[in-house]
Amino acid sequence: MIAVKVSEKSIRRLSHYARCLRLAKLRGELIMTSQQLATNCGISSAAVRRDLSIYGEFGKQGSGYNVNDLLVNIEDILGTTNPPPVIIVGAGSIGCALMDSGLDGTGGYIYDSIFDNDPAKIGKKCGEKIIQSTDEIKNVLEVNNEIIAVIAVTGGAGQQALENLVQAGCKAILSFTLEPLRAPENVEVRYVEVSTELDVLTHSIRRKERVN
Amino acid sequence: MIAVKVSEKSIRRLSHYARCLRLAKLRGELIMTSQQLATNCGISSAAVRRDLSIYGEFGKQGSGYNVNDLLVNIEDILGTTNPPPVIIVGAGSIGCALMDSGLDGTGGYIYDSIFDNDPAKIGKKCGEKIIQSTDEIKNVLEVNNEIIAVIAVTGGAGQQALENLVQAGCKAILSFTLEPLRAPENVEVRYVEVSTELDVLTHSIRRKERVN
DNA sequence: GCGTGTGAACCTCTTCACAGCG
DNA sequence: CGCTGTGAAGAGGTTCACACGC
Repeated sequence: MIAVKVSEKSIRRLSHYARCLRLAKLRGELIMTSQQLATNCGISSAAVRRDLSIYGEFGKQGSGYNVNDLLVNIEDILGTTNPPPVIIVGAGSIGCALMDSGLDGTGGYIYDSIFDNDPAKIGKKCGEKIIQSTDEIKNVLEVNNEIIAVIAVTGGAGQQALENLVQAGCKAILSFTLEPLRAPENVEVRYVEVSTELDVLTHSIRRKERVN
Repeated sequence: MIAVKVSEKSIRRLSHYARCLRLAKLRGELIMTSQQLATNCGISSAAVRRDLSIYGEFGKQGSGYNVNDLLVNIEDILGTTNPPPVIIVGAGSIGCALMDSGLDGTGGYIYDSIFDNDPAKIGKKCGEKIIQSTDEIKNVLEVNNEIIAVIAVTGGAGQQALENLVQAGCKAILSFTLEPLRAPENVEVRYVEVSTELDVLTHSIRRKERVN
């Protein structure tokens, strides 16, 4: 497998293919065609083949792709064969709901620990984990700095949470905050933006087709 | 304002501009330049001007954009001047956390009501709202079918929840499920995919630059 | 025959650079 | 002079259609 320049859209689709393949595997299917993957993911079969051919030749002409082999290959491309642990910063309703919902069936991610800076919460339980002080974050990252942090704090404390994480050596952050966060170049920050999704949906149901 | 063909990426950015403008308005700023908006949203000033020029000429050469006027115009484009109510289907941890976190500061969206099909939950409170039976959904949509539904159910019940919503006349759905849902052509479905975001982040911190 | 892998055409979005207006 | 709005160039991604291998 030869690594190539990254396209986020392609990586996103690979993630979807992996999810499809895991479900197919559970159903006991051994082979999938690009057409089947395409239908499952709502795109064209040509797009699927194009995505996969960027990284290698995983299919067999006339039959399709071996479910297990392709899954292994995609996980290798994504780097998710042994996914990094995920920590949650902020033990409010969102943070605890995430912890509670778990990450099963998503490809091996697990919520490793949860942190908050409210003394009233520290030591209490959230699901099966005990809420730790945010001061402990640096200790967790000292052991393994290849973790993903989910920021689920409220009320404008996102930037502070981010800086604490970056200070501790964190390189990947998924934020539920509304505020856009400032991070160093080498730290990857992504957002779950419910309100943007709502805007897109609103536009979709209300768009006025006043063309000309 | 003349409507043009839609580009989702552009709509997404408009949503970001609107958020920036609301914050600027709160800070009492009257004028913003494309450069300021660009810096806030992490893109180029040319991209901002291009996005806005698609819909009209909102700026003044030499000075910039009037914060209030531009916000009004963007909300008009998005259709979010009077945002539709949002309902939540599934009063589990995610559903209740969303209800609990509210949608303040996001441009006027409010969680109108929450539903579940578990008799043990119906009638109980979730935040300030009483959990209603999913059988009631059709009544809500009968009064106003221009609503957005958030699907926050667990364990593979997403498709059933969607069908119930579609049956009731719902046209816009935001799903937190992992499973890809099947919906009629005229129903817009979007997803909040935490596990895909984690995959993208994992790939980002682990990508091997084995170029050739 | 069937489905993959891929050159080539196509299309969409982004960036550049500057004319034009306040 | 400063900043917008936009033609033109460029980059990137998608679709088409078919040669090739099973």
